[in-house]
Amino acid sequence: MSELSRQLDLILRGAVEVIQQTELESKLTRSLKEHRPLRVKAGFDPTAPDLHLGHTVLIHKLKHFQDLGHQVIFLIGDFTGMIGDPTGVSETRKALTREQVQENAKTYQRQIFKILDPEKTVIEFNSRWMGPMTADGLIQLAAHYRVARMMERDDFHKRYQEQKPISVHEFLYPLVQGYDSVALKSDVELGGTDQKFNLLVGRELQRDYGQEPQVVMTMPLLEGTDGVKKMSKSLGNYVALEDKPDDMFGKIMSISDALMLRYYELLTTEDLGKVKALHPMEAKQALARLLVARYHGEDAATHAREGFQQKFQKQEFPSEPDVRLTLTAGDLKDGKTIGLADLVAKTGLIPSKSEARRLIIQGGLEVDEKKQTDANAVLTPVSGKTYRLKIGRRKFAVVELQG
RNA sequence: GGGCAGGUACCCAAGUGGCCAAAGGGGGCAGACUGUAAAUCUGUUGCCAUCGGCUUCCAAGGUUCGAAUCCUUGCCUGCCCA
Repeated sequence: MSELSRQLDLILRGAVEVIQQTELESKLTRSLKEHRPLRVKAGFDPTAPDLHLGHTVLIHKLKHFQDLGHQVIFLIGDFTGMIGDPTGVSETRKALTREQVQENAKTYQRQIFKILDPEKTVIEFNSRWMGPMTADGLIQLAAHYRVARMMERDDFHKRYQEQKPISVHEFLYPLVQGYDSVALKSDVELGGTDQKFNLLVGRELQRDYGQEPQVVMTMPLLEGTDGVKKMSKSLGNYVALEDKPDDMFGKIMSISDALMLRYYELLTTEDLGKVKALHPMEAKQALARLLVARYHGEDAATHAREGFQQKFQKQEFPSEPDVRLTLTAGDLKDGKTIGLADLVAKTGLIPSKSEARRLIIQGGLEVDEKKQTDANAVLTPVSGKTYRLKIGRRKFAVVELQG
């Protein structure tokens, strides 16, 4: 197998679309001949430094390029972050201070360098060239693109049809993202399939600015834990890289079997045939273990698995509850008792007392392994004794009276 | 600048003077079932409380015994015309 086809093989694995593949091939050929690595760019939003598994699909692809000796550029869109890529009704985001951006960038580095090699990764901020740009420059940039083309973008088109608001500044997002490619002289840009439009703008702008257009590669969007919508923080269906090991393990265990296979496909290099041969639960635990180990280490993964088995398979109270609550005499009515609903609300695991009452009535509370269904019942805690609360399916608290 | 249509709970969306804490769907939560699955079924889903009370339907005023519903002004969104 030639070096070219070896590189292509890895690069194309998992990719949804490559525009244009022939251009990619000639760029690679030239890169090999001239010993000049390709400049591979992927942009990330600075306001959401909590990377989740969805983002890692892309980062892994960067890793592939990196392993092949190409120059990976991790671009933090601190300038575009002020716009916010609009996926619905949007609002202008607050400009982040330099300190906040630095802070977020550090978080990014901590997270992505679990996958990428820090020595070989360039981190850029698009405020570096967008910040000094004058209104003049912005007008010139805007002149490179037509409204009709802009409206081809799926979500603009849809919102227009549905008579939903579109603000002018939202047009700047694809424009600036495209200009980033010009500023970085990028050879390849990676993005999710939802980014296709923005990525293509980069090609056109580069051409307009007299550069060879970048190759665009889209990667599939990873479905969130609900198995339907794309993983995102705002939908609450995400598994963050910095989720606690137990949480990460638990979240992965509660996905559907079909989704598990999808995760295997996009997040691991495991042989799918072998995975399918396993009992689904075994396979799922193996996946959860694998991912937790990747981001938290082997020991954490082992602990998480043990904790999981203890809590859910053996139905035992976990050695580490979610909350430890210490009551003082002031928390007690008449210095003696506390209502169960009050107690549950006090753990902070349930947002309001009404909700705590509902949960109790519906049979979601166990105190020391005994189901409590009377929302008006009270507990007379004895000092020094601990009470173990199981709240709902997966929340655990230990309560103790001080003194 | 003119005309028209809208703004309801986490989201979508009914409701056009009292029976509205507000239909229905989605989502969430809980229970059953399971492999902590998923799917399904059932219940529940503003806040506080034992009955009962309190704060909500873009905002501020007003009409009324009584307003999400009527009026006024303002803010926001979309469409059409200029």
